[in-house]
Amino acid sequence: MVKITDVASEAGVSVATVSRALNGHSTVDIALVDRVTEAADRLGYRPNAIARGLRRKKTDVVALIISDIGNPFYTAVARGVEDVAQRNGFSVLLCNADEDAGKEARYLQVAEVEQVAGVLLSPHSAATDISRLQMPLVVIDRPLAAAVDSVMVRSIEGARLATQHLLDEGWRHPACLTGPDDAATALDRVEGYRLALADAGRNDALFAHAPFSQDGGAEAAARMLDSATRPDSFLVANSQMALGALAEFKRRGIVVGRDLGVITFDDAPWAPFIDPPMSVVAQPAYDIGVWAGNLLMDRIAGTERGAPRSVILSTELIVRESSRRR
Amino acid sequence: MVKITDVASEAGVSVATVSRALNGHSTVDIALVDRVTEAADRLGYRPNAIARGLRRKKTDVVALIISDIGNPFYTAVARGVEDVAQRNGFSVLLCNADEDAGKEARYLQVAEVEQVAGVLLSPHSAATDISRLQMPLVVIDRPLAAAVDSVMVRSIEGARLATQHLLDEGWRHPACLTGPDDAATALDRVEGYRLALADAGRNDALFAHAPFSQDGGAEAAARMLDSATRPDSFLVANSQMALGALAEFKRRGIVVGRDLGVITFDDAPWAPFIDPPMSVVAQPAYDIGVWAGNLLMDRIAGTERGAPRSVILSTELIVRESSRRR
DNA sequence: TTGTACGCGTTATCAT
DNA sequence: ATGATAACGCGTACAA
Repeated sequence: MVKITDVASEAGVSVATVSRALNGHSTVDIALVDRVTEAADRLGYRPNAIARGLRRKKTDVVALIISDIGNPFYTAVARGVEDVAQRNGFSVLLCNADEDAGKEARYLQVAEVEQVAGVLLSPHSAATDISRLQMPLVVIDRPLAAAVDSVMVRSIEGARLATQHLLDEGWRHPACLTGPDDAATALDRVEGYRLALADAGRNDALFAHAPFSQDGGAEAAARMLDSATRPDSFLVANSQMALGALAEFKRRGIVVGRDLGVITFDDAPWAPFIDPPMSVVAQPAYDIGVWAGNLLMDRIAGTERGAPRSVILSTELIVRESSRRR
Repeated sequence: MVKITDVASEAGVSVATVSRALNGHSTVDIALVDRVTEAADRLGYRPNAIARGLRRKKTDVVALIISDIGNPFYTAVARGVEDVAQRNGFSVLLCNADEDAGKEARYLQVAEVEQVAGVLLSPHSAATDISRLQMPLVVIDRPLAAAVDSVMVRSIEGARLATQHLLDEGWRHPACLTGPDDAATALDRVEGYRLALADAGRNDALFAHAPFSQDGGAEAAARMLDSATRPDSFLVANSQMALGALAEFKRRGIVVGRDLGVITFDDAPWAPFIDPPMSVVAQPAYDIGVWAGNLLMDRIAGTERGAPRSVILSTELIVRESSRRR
């Protein structure tokens, strides 16, 4: 591995000059920076990021800790984050917490000991402990007890509109299939759903908590279908749960769009091609990633040193067939 | 940040003893290791991974460079890799090359300067330059010119079987919608497809190259549908292209399963719920990740120092409705 | 068994 | 403008 001393002797200067020349410090002769650059190229020199990190006390990588890499919503977020990180010369350490508080804690530790420049986190719960983090943090999608930069979406509003739509279509008993009861986004879905019911002067809310997964969706759907007050339509909390619910419906020979209405959060790529095409509450996933990335970059660069900023994005109701009553 | 010297003074020993105690070197008094451990806990000490990396000349992170994070196949691979990495105390630096040779090259550089312990790579093309990599490498899904550890799948066989199935169902003119002509996996799909045609004594192969994306699939499908010899069925190279093809069919009012037969590589979560349910050539994505991870761990640990090993996994044909002729 | 001291490759400070 | 050198935090060879 070629190091800075090699470049120094090749160019006939000191290591200090090499460092300055390569890092664009203005205090170096224009002729020398050429000599140094050439020498570096000739030798194929790349500054050792570890050594640099040790000296600078931080690295050029940011950590993105997401709750589930299998969820298209989060992969879209990741794309957004990655694009702005890349543009700013940062690499992304993508960590999959897998909806597991333990894994999440471990990754937070990794971020700490790896001295990343900043972290983006979609916390498992509001209680996630971030007290040890020395670097800028921006929270994504789910709130934290602590006051930090965040980018959220108006999911209560989204859930409310979706439920309203179900009611408008003439479905009699909408239910809500949502995530674990310690996840804020799961609670938001229920909240919006209840609000819509209340708007219609009803208080017969019917909902089920389950993991944010395909199996979770299937299980929650089964529970609702077996309950005394069987619902005739569903608001589902994310696309993976929706797939699970669909599986359960299919298993029971229930036909969506005839026997049952369905609308789900997240406009997954497959949504238009399902039978029947799935109505959704679309979240601006990619934009969320971009916003979060930009917020973090501002903190890292130090251009933003004020109070925590919070950006809140809106959802979009996309009505296809699955929620229609015909 | 609490460092090793703090622990040393807290425990009343030297830094060397702390280091040895915490790293489980046997040459340290059992009583002292207790004292040290307690002191470390009390202070909340975590060894600085950067400094450790500089000293050891490598870190406890492995890089996983995948071609497209939007592809469920690769996210499944990532899960497999992550599980074994985690089990072995490694973090995963997940990089999305986005089917872009430039991005891939940049990430390879990152792996180099970050001194990762090893890298897992699904190369953009066989020509990808890995000559600068000092650390173990295992290649996933797509071959490389250089001889290295690899885990592949028998995709030629998979494509052949799928095409055979199309023919068996009575479709007259199967075509192949595949990826870019510089991607080995794209070529494999065509190869298997041709072989099946040849088996049937035919040489009227019909295929289209396009990006491995939804748009690519739509575009390729359109091209085929507009060609003089219009095919009546398709073997599609991955699930994203399949979604694109589906969009194009829909746009033209073509009904899959009646006017057209379709089968695609990769058993995406949505495949059973499409209209009609999608027949697929399933690749063991998670297992691929696990195998690759294990191969890499062996190299890193130094338990394996022999010639490159290559594991080849099989696909599974899952027939649902989209490929049936009724 | 334990401690001292050096080196890993950079950047930054301080002279020059 | 440039060079010598200290420091970053850790692991380990060597000495005790």
